[in-house]
Amino acid sequence: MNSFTEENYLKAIYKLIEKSGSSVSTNAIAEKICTKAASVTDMLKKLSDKKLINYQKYQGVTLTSKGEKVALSVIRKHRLWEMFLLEKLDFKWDEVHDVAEQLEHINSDKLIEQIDKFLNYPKFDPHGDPIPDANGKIQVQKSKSIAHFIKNDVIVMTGVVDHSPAFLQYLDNTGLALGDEIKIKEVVFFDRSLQIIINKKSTIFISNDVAKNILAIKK
Amino acid sequence: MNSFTEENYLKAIYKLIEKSGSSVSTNAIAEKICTKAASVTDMLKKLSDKKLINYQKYQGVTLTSKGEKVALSVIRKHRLWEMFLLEKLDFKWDEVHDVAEQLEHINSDKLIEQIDKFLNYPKFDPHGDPIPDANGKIQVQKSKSIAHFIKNDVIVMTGVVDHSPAFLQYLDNTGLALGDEIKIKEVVFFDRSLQIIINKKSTIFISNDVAKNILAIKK
DNA sequence: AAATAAATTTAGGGTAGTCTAAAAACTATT
DNA sequence: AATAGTTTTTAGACTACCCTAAATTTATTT
Repeated sequence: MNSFTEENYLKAIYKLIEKSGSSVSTNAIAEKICTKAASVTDMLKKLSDKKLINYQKYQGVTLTSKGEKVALSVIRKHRLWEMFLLEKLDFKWDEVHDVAEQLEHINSDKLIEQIDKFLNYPKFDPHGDPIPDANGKIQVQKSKSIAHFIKNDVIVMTGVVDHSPAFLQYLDNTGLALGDEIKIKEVVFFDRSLQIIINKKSTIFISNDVAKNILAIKK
Repeated sequence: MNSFTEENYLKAIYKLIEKSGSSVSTNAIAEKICTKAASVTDMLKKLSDKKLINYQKYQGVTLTSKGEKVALSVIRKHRLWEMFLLEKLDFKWDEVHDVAEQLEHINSDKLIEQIDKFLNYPKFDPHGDPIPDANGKIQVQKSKSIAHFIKNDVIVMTGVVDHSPAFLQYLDNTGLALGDEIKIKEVVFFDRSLQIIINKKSTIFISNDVAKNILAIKK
């Protein structure tokens, strides 16, 4: 079994590789985990000994398939717990992360399979991120930031880029939620801000900064 | 905040005091936690420094009100999670303990209050043990082992003494569950075994050893 | 190709929790 | 009250994880 800490390292490495598409550096991991590079080096040796990562001094790391499996299982648990908190326990969008961060390390296959069943096998979490299945398979969703759509496009909100409580609260306040239909009514040429219609009802204005952080697909 | 380990020590001390009614010894704690006396002594110093226990070398320990509060909060979480697993996630009676042992250390007031609400504020857990409320208050239930009842008593099963998977599985197999009505049909004089009728339907025989481990109250 | 800068690793040490073995303090017996 | 037995504590050491500071390797600049 892997420790709480090992699981967090593997998850961080997975996410960094996912974002960059290549092997990740010691410093990048240190920043992600909020620790120091020296501590990371220690852990990389340990994870390498356990055959969870491919690591050669000074060369950056990638995950072995064994390591990737662990990372995906942690991510699966995290996202299912987020979903559970939101749907069943009336948590707010921005409250789920910290608790899920703890729950993701609970070790029980039966528990997580039952939670999955209880939620009726969701494929995406409350942020629009895909939930790996029990075998680590991920369903992809080819959504783009809404800053890339043009006037009169009708789209469906599928996720967010920025996961910070501040941003999520902002969305809550504007009434924007996953699954909403969005029509691009106007694109302001000079600052690329948008005028959008949510669910054929309310019309709001959002800045390009916000638009870049909202994901959607063509309807 | 208290560590996972500190919480486990406080919980163990609470349970030992509850059972014995007096202060507990280093050795008793060591046995309960499955560790060595020397490790216990170390931890007792630490808990004493944090004003969670009353401890004088060689004199045994009791909980301070601060320590008792922590212990009760852990027990509350444990029993609510057991209830949740059993009622909402189709866990068996004997499967819940190990997972609840992990979940009891999750730190989130909102989470446990919502679980409590989700379960509709139960007062007793699946083993018939009382669930402390958010303030640590416990509702007592003056039940006795069914070995103490006599012929023709009609009683309701409220709990168990032995919490081992083996015993719980045995009960499952015989069809005995919390809340069942039990009528004492016969008490065999020579070995004090019982013939009982469950819910006015099935008649079964149980040994005195088993009877001593089943709790019930007069109907 | 040196020299400098940046990233990474090593060295040495700290805390939390564990252990074994030995010393000290209680308890019970005579 | 002294001895024997048991319990508890101390001493010293181990693992997991973290740190700072120094050394080493790689990358960049001239």
